[in-house]
Amino acid sequence: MGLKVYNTLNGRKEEFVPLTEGRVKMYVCGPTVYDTSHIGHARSVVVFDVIFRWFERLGYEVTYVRNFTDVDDKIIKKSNETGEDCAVITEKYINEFHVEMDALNVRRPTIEPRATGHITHIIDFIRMLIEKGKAYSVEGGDVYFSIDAFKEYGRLSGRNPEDMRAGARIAVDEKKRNPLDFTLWKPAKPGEPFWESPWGKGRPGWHIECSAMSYEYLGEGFDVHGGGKDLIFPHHENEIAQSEALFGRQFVKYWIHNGFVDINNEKMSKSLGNFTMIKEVLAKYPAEVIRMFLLSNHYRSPIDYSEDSMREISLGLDRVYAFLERLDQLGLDQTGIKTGDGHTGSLWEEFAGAMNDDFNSARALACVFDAVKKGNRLLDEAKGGLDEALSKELGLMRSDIRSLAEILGIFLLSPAAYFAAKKEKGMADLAAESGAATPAEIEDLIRQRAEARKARDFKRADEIRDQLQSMKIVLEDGPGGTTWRFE
RNA sequence: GGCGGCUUGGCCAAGUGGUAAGGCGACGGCCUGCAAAGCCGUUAUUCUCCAGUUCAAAUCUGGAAGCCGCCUCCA
Repeated sequence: MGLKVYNTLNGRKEEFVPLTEGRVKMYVCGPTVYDTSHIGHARSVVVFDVIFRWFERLGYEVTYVRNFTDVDDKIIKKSNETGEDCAVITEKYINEFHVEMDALNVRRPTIEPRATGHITHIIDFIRMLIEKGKAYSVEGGDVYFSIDAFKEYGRLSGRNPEDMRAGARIAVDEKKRNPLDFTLWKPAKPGEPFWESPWGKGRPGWHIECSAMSYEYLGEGFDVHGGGKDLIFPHHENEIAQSEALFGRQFVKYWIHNGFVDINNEKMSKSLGNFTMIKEVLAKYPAEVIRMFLLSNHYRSPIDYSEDSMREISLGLDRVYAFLERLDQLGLDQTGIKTGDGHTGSLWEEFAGAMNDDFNSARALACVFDAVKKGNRLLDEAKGGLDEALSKELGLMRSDIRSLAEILGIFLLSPAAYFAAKKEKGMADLAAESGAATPAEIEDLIRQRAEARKARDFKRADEIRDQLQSMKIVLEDGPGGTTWRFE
């Protein structure tokens, strides 16, 4: 069963066949580094991180390029506001981006080029476009791409240039031959960063960097190009125009676009004041919960961020780790079945089926929950007496979860470490409140309760349990004694 | 105005023309001193509505309603 990918270009799922057998070249639009990244950036990055991992898992040699836009009007504006040099600003936000994406367990792409590192490539690209009659420079130092020189313009976004011209929401610029023509190079105003070019001191327009850098690292045409849905028009439409006009061949075979993150069912926007930054979310929830949340819906659908949805995800994650802990306690780690030794079970088959169906991580997670339920049932029925067949089945399940954890980038901790971290977080929260209790005090209360239970003083035992409950501590009495955790 | 998308149980949500995954919640049961956790069972005769194609439709076609996104910086 092969991989199927939804291609924005044709509006349907297509069998994935790379241009060169065994190789995948992908380019994803990264952030413009002028501000802190929000949860929407995180979604795009995490989604393409999983896509990247899945391509590799399928055996492809993947070259993954994700750029930083580090020259842009918004950066200049920020610089004017803060008095900081543009380079200082971009460096700051690139570092921040890396720190946050590392926290979300995102693998670094093969190459992370910056626009400012490729100005000569960009200038060369523009010059070639002019030579081919696809672009023109005007007095004052602007260079525009000529829409009329590219008859396929509008294919990706399903737009018709005639209609758009009639739409008249584009400010008319007298210097443009066609109002839809877009900027390739713009002259620098005094005080703005600039580079020398055949058209005078200036800087590149937004769209050209992706065409120039993808050409530099991936060639004239490549397999996959991704980004948020909002980039379809005009950004990706313009990239196609630039690259295909110059090289006369298909730029990208598969276009992949992720949906938005809404906040409490509203679009994130500056006017609503609901821009939710990654660092805020990281302060509230474990990174693993955030990553699982971002993968809990299909990547093309919108996903709604709210307290409720995060709580649900968190409960689900607990459930998976609780199952893994049960397996650990039975010593199933030592069954001899190791991740990646070629043995896979039915869970892996189902998981792979979901991932091959347009990277359906939502369905993939459902497969995991199915397996957890099935595994728990087997463990209950066995009541500790595992025969060989059963331990093999559970061991296979465990190794399948390990394997898929490498793709999703979640379920990677040891259950003990996961619950320990959760306890630590709970203790920290508790300490922040007035009625703080230390672990020793908690253990002491549990011991007192055990004694009360032994003496069949259940009233006293329940009082202690209620007291702990008020601190969000839940007790679990098992055959091996009482354990506790935070809600 | 142009283009695109969405509408599936109380909530979230996956759905490949073959008879509705999964999660959260709720209720009943097993277990427990009682709980918790875990397990079992119940919770959509039906997928916004109307028509059509088909042996068969949540899935395909046409129409209606509602919601949303893009067209301006945007992941």
